[in-house]
Amino acid sequence: MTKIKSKPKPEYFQDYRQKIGDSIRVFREKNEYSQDDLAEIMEVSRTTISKIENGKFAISIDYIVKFGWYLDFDFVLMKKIKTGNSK
Amino acid sequence: MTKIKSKPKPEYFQDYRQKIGDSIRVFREKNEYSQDDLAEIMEVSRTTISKIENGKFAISIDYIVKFGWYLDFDFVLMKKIKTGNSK
DNA sequence: TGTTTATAGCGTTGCCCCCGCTTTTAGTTG
DNA sequence: CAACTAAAAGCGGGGGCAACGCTATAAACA
Repeated sequence: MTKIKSKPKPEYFQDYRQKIGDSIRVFREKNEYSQDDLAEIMEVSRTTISKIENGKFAISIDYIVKFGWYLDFDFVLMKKIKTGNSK
Repeated sequence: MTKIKSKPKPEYFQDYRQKIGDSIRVFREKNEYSQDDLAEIMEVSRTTISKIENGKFAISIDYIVKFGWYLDFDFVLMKKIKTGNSK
């Protein structure tokens, strides 16, 4: 009964990068910051913010934490919800 | 009335690295994998898993997602809950 | 003892830096 | 509707340094 896990495809990682980027963009806009504003406040590069919001590379946890600090969000690891079939 | 944000201290990042590491360790043990088992399944270095669980460096989002894929958890960003004081 | 985990040292890879340029979006004017 | 303008955002490249792999050793625990 052991579940065999296949290997995640590159798109899977890309989708997640994009999902994180989209979330950060939403939090940024809620705070009414331009990328430029936020870059100055956080003391990071504006182009980096742009690239992160567009999922151009795999951001490190320290960066996510830093965004969370200035944009007021947190993160959690949570058990995946089972999708649909119960058999 | 604009809230001034100070800058996060190094310990703040360290705490989060440790928090992620602890969570990953819990999920790994729930699945009854040794670090060695998991390393083989995920095709990553066992020493890296050890370092991550002990918060030794800033893991990238791709790694978190990869752990989530094999250990069945999701990575979610959420608005911070206000802590106590309402003044 | 065997099994699991921690950690040091060193090499490679890629995140994130800065710089500069282009493109998009939005507001204004005629 | 254009046409201009400025702010915001996208994007490529070169470079520094930290993430991560590998090997080896040692500690911790049954």
